[in-house]
Amino acid sequence: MKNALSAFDALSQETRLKVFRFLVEYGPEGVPAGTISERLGVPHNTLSFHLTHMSQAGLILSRREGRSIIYSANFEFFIELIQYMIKDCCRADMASVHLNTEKNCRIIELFNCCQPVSQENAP
Amino acid sequence: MKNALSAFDALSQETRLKVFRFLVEYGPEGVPAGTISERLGVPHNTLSFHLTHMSQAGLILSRREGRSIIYSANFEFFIELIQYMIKDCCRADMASVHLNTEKNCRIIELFNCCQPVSQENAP
DNA sequence: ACTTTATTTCTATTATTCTGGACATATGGA
DNA sequence: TCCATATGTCCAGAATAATAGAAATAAAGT
Repeated sequence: MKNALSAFDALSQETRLKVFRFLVEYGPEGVPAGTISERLGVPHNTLSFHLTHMSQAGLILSRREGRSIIYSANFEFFIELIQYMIKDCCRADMASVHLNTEKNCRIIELFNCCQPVSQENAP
Repeated sequence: MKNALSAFDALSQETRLKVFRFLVEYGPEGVPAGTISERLGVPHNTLSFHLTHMSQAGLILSRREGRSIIYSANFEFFIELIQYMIKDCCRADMASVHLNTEKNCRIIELFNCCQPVSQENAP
């Protein structure tokens, strides 16, 4: 739960969510801090603060390459966050996760999506 | 994105995440505010602050029943949040969502889960 | 060794969020 | 109408988070 809390915290701030979505675009190769700063118009020191925050939460990864530091989205972690949400924050009759080793993927089923179940009292 | 931000914000605080998980247990029928307060050991006014926060984010629903106010997890909203994460915060080669109208559910596939792709530099 | 570029750390200030006491409102029963 | 119960609102203090200027580090070229 600690992990989930800090992940949600990392995603709950506008600049950080934008950074994460930006990193997702770039995929596993990642992008240097300077490019993020420039493209999103966030001062380099402010950005550094947020990148550290996101790194500590596990949401992003970094590596040095020359004088640049390359940041990338941590897809594994993000997918595990989604899995946590399904397993610990949903119900068996609403959602289920199972592994398909042949396709090498997790399959999540979210039930009753097409005809939403009204939870309000009827008018 | 505004919705996602406030949803993550609602889930990023320990008391609120606990409340949400507690509400999930009780399912769509929900549970009165007093019971949450008592079971989680949170003073009623502090709890009220967090419940308002979560309601405004759309994460939970409420209805009056006698003198109690019954809160319940908003499963529809939560599932849409998960869908947003997949569609807007992941990549087509990492995850995909499709509808299955026969089974009346959404199916999400998360790829490369069994043999995680290392994004760190090799030691 | 010096300079430039890329990024982080330090620091102080400002802004936001959390908390719980005291008070207010709403409902149902005597 | 008065009382008890259930919950929400107001408020002020405490805690935490965000911002950006200035200084520090790290790498690469000259």
